[in-house]
Amino acid sequence: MLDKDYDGKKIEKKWQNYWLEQEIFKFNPDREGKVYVLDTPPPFTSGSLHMGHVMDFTWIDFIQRYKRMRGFNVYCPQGFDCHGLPTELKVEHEFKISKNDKEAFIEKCKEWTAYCVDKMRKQMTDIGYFPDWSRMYLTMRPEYIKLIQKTLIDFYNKGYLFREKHPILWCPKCMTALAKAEVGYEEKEGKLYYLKLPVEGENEHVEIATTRPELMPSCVGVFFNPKDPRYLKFRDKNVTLPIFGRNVPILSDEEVDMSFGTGIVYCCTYGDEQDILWQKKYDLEVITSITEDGKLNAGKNYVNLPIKEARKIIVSELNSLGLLIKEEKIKHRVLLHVERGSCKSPIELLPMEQYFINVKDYKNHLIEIGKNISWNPEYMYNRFYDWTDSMDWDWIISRQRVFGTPIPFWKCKECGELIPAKEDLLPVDPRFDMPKEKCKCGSTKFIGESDVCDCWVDSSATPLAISKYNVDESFFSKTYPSTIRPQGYEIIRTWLFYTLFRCNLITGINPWKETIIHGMVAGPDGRKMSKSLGNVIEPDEPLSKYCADALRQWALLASKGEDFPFTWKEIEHGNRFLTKLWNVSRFIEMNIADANMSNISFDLLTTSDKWILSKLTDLTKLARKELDDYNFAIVLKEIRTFIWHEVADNYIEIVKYRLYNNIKKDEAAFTLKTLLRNLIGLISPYTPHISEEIYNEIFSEEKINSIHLTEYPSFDFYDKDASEKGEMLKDITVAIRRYKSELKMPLNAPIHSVIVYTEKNIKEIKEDISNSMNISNLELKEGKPDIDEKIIEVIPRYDIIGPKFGKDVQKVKILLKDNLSKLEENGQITVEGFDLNRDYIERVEREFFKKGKRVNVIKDKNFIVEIL
RNA sequence: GGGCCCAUGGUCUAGUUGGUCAUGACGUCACCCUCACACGGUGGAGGUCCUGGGUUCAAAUCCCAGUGGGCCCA
Repeated sequence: MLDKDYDGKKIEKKWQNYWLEQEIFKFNPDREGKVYVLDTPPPFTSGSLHMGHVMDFTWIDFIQRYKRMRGFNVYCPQGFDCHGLPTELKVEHEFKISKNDKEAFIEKCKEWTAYCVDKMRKQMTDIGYFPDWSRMYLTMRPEYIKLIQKTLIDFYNKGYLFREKHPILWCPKCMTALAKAEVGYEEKEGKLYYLKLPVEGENEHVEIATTRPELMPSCVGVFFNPKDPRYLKFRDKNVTLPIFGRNVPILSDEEVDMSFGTGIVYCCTYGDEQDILWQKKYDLEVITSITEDGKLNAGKNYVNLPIKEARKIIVSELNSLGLLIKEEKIKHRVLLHVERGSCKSPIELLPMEQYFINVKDYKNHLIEIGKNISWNPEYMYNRFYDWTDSMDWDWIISRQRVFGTPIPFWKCKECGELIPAKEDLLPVDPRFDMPKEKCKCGSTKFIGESDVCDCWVDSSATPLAISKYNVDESFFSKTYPSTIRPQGYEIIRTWLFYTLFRCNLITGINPWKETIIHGMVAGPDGRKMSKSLGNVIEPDEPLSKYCADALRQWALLASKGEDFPFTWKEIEHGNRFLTKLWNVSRFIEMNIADANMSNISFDLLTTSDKWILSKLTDLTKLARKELDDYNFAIVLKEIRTFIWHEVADNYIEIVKYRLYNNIKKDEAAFTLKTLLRNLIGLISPYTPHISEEIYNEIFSEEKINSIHLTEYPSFDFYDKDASEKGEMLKDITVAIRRYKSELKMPLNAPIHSVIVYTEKNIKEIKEDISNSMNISNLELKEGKPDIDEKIIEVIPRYDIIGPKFGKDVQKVKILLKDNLSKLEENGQITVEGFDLNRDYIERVEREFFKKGKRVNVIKDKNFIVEIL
C-alpha cells in the first residue's frame, strides 16, 4: 500500500538509484525501433547547475523519456564543456599554480574539472535528468581533442582554416583574442573631445571630435563626408598631429556621419571597425600604440601608461597647447567582453597573427542550409538568419590560454612554413610534442603553437562526437545526424551557428533535423535571473523544500521560445498536484484490492464509467498530438485538470457509493484501475518519480522494469451516448451543488425530493445522481414541469448565422427570441422571410416562476431540474 | 537606428485559420474537518482583454499608428 503521506524526496532518491543501477536509459544501437538522437548542450564545468540548466535538462529529459515510450530507440548522451577561463582563474588564484608550469597547471585544471563534473552529474540526477551516462563525453579527454584536431586539420587542408595577421578583438584584461560572439556593445557615459588639428603648411586647422584622444599616436588619416561643403577645401591636404608631429592625409568618405561632432573624424589603427575598413580601403599605414595588456605605448613620455591615464595626460597637454576646444558629455556604445564568465572590460582592436576559420564566404550557404532544419518555434530561424546575415568577420579560433584544446600546428623555425600534425599521431600538444618529420626546407627545428582553441571550437562538434565520427563507421551511420537539438535561444549565434557550420562542412549533412528552443529563466520579479539583479534562486532550494517532480512541472510549463519566470507558487502548486495524484492513487489502490476485474469488459461498464473513459481517450489523443509538437505546457495542464477535477472531484465522488455498497463495484474498480494506469503513463515524462512509484506499487503484474520502458498510452474507447449522458450527470450534480451552496446547506445534506424532467432516457445515471447528491426521492419525468418561464436572452450560434445572414444577424437574433417556443416545437420555421432553425440557438437564458414566485429550477438544453 | 517577442481581473497566466456569460493559478469572500486528500472540497465576488483608428454582421484575436516592457543586433 502506498504510504499515507506523499514524500517526494524519499521516493525520488530511491528511483534515481534504481534507474542508475538498472541502466534503464542506456542506449543499445542494436535494439529495435527507429533511432532518436538528442544532441544536448554540454554545460561548462562550473561545478553547479543554475535554473537555466534545469530548464534545459528537464526539457531534454522529457523528450528522451517521451520518445522512448513512443517506440523510438533513444540515444541521449550528455557531455561537459571543460575548457574555460573560470577554471584557469581558479587554478591560478586559489590553487596558486603558475601558468608558466604548463604541465602542472593543466593537470590541476583537469583534476578540478573532474571534480566539477561529478558534482554536476549528481545535480542532474537530482532533477531526474537521466541521459545515458555510459556514453558521457568530456571535451578535455584525449579522444575528444583528437576529434577536434582532426577536423581542424581537415579544414586547413581544404583551405577553410588559415593563420594570418589581422586586426582582431582583444581583451586586454584576459589577454586573449575573442570572437565576435563573445563581445557586445553597452551604452556608457563618456566624453566627446573636440580637438584642433593644424593643416600642414597653412594657417588653418580642422576641428575633429573623438571619444578616444589617446589614440592620436595611431592616427593615420582624418575623414569628412564628400557631400559636406564645410571641408571640401581641405581635400588632399594633410594635418599635422600635435605632440607627435606626424603628417596624415585629409580624406573623404561617404561613411562619415556629418551630424556627429564636427562632421570630421580621425582614423586610428585601430579605434573601431570603421577604421579597419578605411585602413584597407585607402591602404593607410598601420600604427599600433596599444599593448596587449591594454597600455599606451607611443614613445616620448607615453610608455606603459594605462589607457585612462594616457587619455588624461594627452588631453591636458592638448589643452595647454590651446588645441582642446571643448569636452562634451555623451552616451556612447563601448565594445565589451561580455560572453560567459565575462570580465566586461573594454575591447581593443589589435593587429595580431591568429588562426581563423573562414565563415564570411559561407554565410549564404549557411542561410540556405538553416532552412532545412525544422525550427521550434519557427520564428527562431529569424534569429539565426539575422546573425548569419550580419556576419562580416571570420571566426577567430585561437585563444591565448593554457587549458584548452591545443591547436595542432607548428611553425618551421627556418622557413616559417605552417606544419599541421599528422592524423595518425593525434591528439598532439605542440607545446610539448614535436613533429616526427623534417620540414620541406630540411629543417628539424619547429615552434609549437602555444595557443589553444576557443571553447566553441570544442562544443561545435558535439553531433560528431556523440556519433563517433571517424571512429566507428557503423555507429556513425546510425546516429548521425542527430534528430534534435534542444537549447535556449541565447546560444543560437554561438553553439548552434558554429555547429551547423562546422558539421555541415565536414559531413555535407546538417547535424540535426530539428531544433527546439526555450526561453530564458526569469526571477520571481520577471527580470532575467542574474547575480547582479539579486534574484537568483539555486535549484537546490526548490529541491530541498519540495521535490524534483514539482520543479520539473514548473520547467515544463514554459512555452517554446518564451522567457519564463520562476515562482514559488508554481512549485507549490506542482507539489500539491503530486499530493493529489498520490491520494487518488491510494484511494484507487484501496478500493480495487478486493475487486474481481477479470471478467469485466467495456460493454459491461456503467454510463458514468464509459463517460470518464471516453474523456480519457480525448486526453490521450490530445497528449500525443501536442507532445509530438513539443507543447509540453498545454498537455501538463490538461492532465492535471483531468486528474484533479474530472477524476477526483467528479468521477470518484460519483462511484463512491458503488464501491462502499458493492453496487457494480468491479466495474468501477476496473474503470479506476484503467484510468490510473493510463494517467501515470501520460504524465510519466513530466513526473517520472511518482509515476514510477505508483507503477511499481500497483502495476507490478506487468513485469516491466520501469514505466519509462512501457508504451506511451494509446487508450482508445469512445461512447458518444455515454459521453452525452455523463455530461448531463455532471451538469445536474453541479446544479444541485450550487443550489445547496446558495441555501448554505452542507454539501452532504440530504434533499427530500428532486424531479428531473428530460426527454432523454437517463435511467442509467439516476442512481449516480441520487446517491452522490444524497437525494431521498429522485424522480425522472418526461415533458415539462408546471411552471412559467420567462425568456431573458437567446444567444444564437453566431458562427452559423454570421456567415449565413451577414448584416441581418441582429435581426435574426430578435426573431429567434420572439419565436422561441414555436421554434422549439417545430425545429424549423420561416419568419419574415428568414428561415430559422433550432440549431441556430447556442443557449437560452430563462427564469422560472410558479404562481408568480421564482422557484429553484435549473434548465439546460436537455433537462429541467426541479427541487422540492 | 534595425529586427524579434510581449502587454488579458489585485498578481501571474491560457487563448490569435475572427464567432459573443474570456482560461486557469495564486490571492480574496462564504460554506463544508463528507470513512483518499483541510497540501482538501463546494460556491461566489473581481476584467474598458495597453491606447487610438481601420477592416467586418462580428475583433482579445486581423491591419495601421502610438505608448510601455523584454531580448538580440548595429
